[in-house]
Amino acid sequence: MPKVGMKPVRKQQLIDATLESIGEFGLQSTTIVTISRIAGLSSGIISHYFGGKQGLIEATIMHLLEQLRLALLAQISAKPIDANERLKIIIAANFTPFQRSTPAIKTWLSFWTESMHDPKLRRLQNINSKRLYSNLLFSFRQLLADDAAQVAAKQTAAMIDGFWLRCALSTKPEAEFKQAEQLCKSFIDEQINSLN
Amino acid sequence: MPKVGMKPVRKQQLIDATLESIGEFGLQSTTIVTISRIAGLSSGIISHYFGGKQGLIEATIMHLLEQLRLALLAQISAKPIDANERLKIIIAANFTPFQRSTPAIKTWLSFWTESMHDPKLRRLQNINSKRLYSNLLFSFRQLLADDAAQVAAKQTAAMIDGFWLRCALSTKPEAEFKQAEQLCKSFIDEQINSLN
DNA sequence: TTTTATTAATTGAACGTTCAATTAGTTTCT
DNA sequence: AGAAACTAATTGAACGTTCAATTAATAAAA
Repeated sequence: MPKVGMKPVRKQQLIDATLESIGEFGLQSTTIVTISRIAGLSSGIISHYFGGKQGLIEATIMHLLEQLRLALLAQISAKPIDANERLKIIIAANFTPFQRSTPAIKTWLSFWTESMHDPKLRRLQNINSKRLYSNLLFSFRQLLADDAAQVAAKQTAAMIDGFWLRCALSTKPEAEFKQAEQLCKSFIDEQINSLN
Repeated sequence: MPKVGMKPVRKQQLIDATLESIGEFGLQSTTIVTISRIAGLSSGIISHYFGGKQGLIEATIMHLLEQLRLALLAQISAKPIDANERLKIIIAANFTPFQRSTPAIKTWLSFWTESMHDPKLRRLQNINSKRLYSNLLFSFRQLLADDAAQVAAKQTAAMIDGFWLRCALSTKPEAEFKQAEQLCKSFIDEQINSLN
């Protein structure tokens, strides 16, 4: 069975399996056995490629953060867009199907919980949190005075995260997510049109 | 040591110890031993009063929800207040020192994570989520048209939860919480004054 | 072209630890 | 005495890690 050059393939395979396991059982009940069974590999392989269970969990979280970053990058660098449009894209990137998925939701929640104790994860969390704010501020600055832009960026960031959280925890996330994305976009229009 | 009528005293003692243990070690690393040691009691007493560890955890979460409910009730039923003032009180109730405390933060995060798998907790979570929205809607209806009131209530609820989350996860929560409360209140004023 | 050596990939059983729950026994109050 | 409160020790299951063994691929040597 063993082929050469399996390393990147196996690592991705195990990260996908981890997301799937967390989606099904939650992080609490995710063991190296549930992960390796989903991946169709042995349990020992996790320590071999990630140094242990914790290493795999951290890699999975980094994958989550990277997905969010790439979702933005993919749409923004495509063509020249105005500030208003850019703001709407930032919102959309936070509500992609991947971010709405059960595995992603459960992993995000576990990530936040764990980040309270793990300095490594806390650092990642803060980078991610500030990135959303910075991205919003950059665009708001082109539409509002500096003071107003800062306030708007903070309020928008909170509204995005808050809606995401409330939808993720709701009983019917699909419909709620859709409406939430719309209400975030409305808020931005309100902010900009309040110049009247 | 054993005295008669200790039941309610011990139960509260154990709930407080659970909050403290979660605050120090997190739910993941909180065991019946860490809790009972903080409470100054034996580990067996947990099963005696709560049927097991899970029962105590659930009771602790219910205590958390109750604290939030009471924080509102205490201030609202005091004197007659206008709608605007009432909205500010709702916000303040979500940012009390207790809700900003590390034990409360860690327990809330763990609660949300657990509620994804535990139907009992999920039910509690939804009741709590809807209560915030209902309270906001009630007051907004006295200031805005029905459609606008619904939108404003949803946006405000998201902003409260979002700010709370972002502050809870930040590196310097004290200062951020203070500013967040202010920004939530500003948002409400903006919503109301947009009638011009 | 075989043969031999070496490396990469992978397995899965054994081990030690952790932890919740149980149980039997002790103390105090009525 | 008997009920209520509580302790401390024990049990057994679950889990992550480790590691010796195995298999396959590649490289080197003959």
